[in-house]
Amino acid sequence: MSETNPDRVDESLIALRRILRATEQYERDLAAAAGLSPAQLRVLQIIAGKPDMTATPKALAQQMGVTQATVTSVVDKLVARGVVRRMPSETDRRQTNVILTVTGRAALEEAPDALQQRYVREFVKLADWEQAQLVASLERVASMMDAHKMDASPVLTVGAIDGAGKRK
Amino acid sequence: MSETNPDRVDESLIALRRILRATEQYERDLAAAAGLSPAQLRVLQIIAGKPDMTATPKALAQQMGVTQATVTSVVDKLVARGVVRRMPSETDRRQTNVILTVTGRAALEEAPDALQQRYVREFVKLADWEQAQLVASLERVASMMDAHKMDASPVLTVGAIDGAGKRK
DNA sequence: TTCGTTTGCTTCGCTTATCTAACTAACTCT
DNA sequence: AGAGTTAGTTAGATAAGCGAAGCAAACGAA
Repeated sequence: MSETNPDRVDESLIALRRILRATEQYERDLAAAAGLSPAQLRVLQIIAGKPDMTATPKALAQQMGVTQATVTSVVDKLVARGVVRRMPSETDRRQTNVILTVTGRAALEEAPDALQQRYVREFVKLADWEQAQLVASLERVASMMDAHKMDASPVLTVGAIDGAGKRK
Repeated sequence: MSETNPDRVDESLIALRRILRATEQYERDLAAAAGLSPAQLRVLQIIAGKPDMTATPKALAQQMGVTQATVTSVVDKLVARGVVRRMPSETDRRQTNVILTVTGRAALEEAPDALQQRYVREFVKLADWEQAQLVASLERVASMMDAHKMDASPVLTVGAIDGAGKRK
């Protein structure tokens, strides 16, 4: 197994890069279309992904892999745009809950998940076994990359894909 | 085939996100370690990936999916750090060639590709058929995502992986 | 209960990335 | 030669990100 075809590595890296780039690019376009920046959209999506539609700055920072200071500034902008609101926690008054406003929920409806669009449409067309295969591969790659970095918190969009091909 | 398990889509999206996030995070760390920012590092890598170790701002902008203005500013910083140099083109004097300096090449050696680090090491451990499987899956996903967006320019690092498991 | 410590968040000052619009110089085409 | 196109930069904004410092609430001994 150590006598591997080197081309394989290249090929997989190239493919990975294409995926990365396509997604990044797409994320930017999407956010722009929704009148938000990519980071802002991400925050919104994380919050929307929570069962109670709420998240503390700390949690956001962790899931996004940035500092709290950064989250504060992004949330400031979201507040200014009226898509979220800060609600001091009842139980622990050091904490703040960032919650989605109605406007915010609407904004999210407009701008669905970046990965979706192009990708999901194709994905659902595949045969069952192919999907299974793809998922397995992706998960494998993912675990190769974030090995030690725990969490891997979902962060999917709103009503996102819970109906896959059929919804919306 | 249209009666697909919806969870599959979710799972694949989650995995994709993990890959994305792991890479982004890693890119930041790496760049920081090399005293460069992620964008700067990317420019360096693209240039290094060219056979002649040179690229015009226009080409860089296209490959990175940003505007030329952005490239200008990033290149400015790279020049300030002495890792690249601007060389007016001989053939078309509107064009500028951004070339790697010796220092730049050295810097790249220090800060290898983000995807590599974490991923390649694991990849080469896999059995041959598994590698083949992964490559196929990744390429499939990639093509589902960037459908019309052509290029998919390699952009591999310096001596990158041309020896895969064996080098360095 | 009352300090000292930890924790959650914000503020401040700074750097970088990114965009659009405007500008300059150099090529191209007719 | 003059019009239009192309490559790059400049200028001026906004946004993301960081670290350090600050502040208030909560916690944990004593």
